[in-house]
Amino acid sequence: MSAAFIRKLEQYDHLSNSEREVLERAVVRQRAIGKGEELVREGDRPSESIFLITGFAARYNVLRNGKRQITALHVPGDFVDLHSFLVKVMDHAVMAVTPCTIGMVPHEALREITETHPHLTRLLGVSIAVDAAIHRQWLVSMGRRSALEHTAHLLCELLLRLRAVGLTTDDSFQLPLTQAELGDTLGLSTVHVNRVIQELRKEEVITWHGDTVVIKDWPRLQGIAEFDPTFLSLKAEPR
Amino acid sequence: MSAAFIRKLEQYDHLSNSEREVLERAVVRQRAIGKGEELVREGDRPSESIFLITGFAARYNVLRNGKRQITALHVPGDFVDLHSFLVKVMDHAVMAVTPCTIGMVPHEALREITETHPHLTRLLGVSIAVDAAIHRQWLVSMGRRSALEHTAHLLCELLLRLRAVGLTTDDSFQLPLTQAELGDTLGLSTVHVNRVIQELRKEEVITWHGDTVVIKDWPRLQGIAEFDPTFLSLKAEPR
DNA sequence: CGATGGGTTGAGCACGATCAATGTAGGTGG
DNA sequence: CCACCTACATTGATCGTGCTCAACCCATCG
Repeated sequence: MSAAFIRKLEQYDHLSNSEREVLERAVVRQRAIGKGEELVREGDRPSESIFLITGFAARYNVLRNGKRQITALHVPGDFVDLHSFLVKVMDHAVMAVTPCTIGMVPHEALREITETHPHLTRLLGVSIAVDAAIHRQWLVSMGRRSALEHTAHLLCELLLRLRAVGLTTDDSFQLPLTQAELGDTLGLSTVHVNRVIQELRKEEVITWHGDTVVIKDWPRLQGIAEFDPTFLSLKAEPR
Repeated sequence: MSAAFIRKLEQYDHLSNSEREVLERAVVRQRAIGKGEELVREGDRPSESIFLITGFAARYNVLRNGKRQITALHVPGDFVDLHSFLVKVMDHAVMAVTPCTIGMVPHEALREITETHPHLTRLLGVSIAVDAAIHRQWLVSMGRRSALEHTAHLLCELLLRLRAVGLTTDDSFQLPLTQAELGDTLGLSTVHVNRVIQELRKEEVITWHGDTVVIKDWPRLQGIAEFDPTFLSLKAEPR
């Protein structure tokens, strides 16, 4: 039930049996969340961190003029707000993009882990640091990649992240985001997202009907995006 | 000599004397770095983390076509690559924007801290998490703020960050970045950065000669940027 | 002095935004 | 079963922010 939770950290380094047990105990309860509901609100001071078991979630900020920017996409196995344990007050909200099931981990349990399980603590730190690394890649995409390159880069990232949690079949995956949500993720208008996707289809790099994305030409997609997977730290090693 | 190092963490929570001593001992040596030199290179696997004592540094990525995106600006008191302790291989480089003096903290010492000083470990985690929070604000600026708003937001952020380490006098500070570097930070062209700055001057929101930035109308600058300082976590509290 | 590293200005252009309409598939109620 | 509704995808036309290219200016320094 907290299998995804454990699998996530095992991506970074091997866990001992006792570490796995500690993690099992840390998840106090599960909840089902409806599509579009907010998991956390801006300004909250959560006393629990949220771990995503199934479904997709997004962190975002909204400006006065109504413009929204999604700053992170979360897939099953991700900590959605592990940082709230350290940073205390939320400067952004988190929304369920699809119906989700989540696990709650009390900050108290996380604190306990930092007091007694240094290795586990470091792996939680890795999770936060990889999050930041993804943010940096998004910054590069936003600032210096064209809309096409940016979109290609996001698709590369999602393929690898979803593959890491077993949610791909070959080079295809389910991406339950509307083009409007994609626009808010990429910093583009809905219309332009549509045109970029059509371009990728026309070039026979991908296929995309409904929620199903198929990468037809991975080398070329990676080439367009200038994608280097290093930032995802997907190799397990001693930490 | 590692006063800045300590001051930095004291922003997040109070430190005990023994914690201060541990930090003092963690900095093994200091180095002077010339302007424009790389502190860390992409692909490196550093065995020490770098702490900035004086000067400005920038993390950045360069694309094949030569475009560069700066993903973080570091001011005295910042850890430049604390995350390299957890993430192992650098997916970006770090450059000295001005001559810098840096302190080196061996990963071994950081590891030791995680094994024996949980509270200090959490504060190091806060530093990584705040870094990520800054990245998220930059994402919002890149994706959904105009060039003017984005620039204003960066100036607001820098004023507060520099004030936190005592590098402001009233509402002014030294910002030793060329307009080209600013462009690579904001994701804009040099020419457009120049025009945006002129706009801010014309509106009498700021003054900017050479390296000296003066915020003449803080409320208005903050208003333009829609700036909310929450993400900087500048209030000390138990963590 | 001339060279170098910024900062500033102007003209034209392009990428992506905006506005508005149309298409389409599923889902609901009469 | 069809009429309608809703959510989302698609298309076209026009507009504007910010880019590019190319000068030119100015201060500093050798």
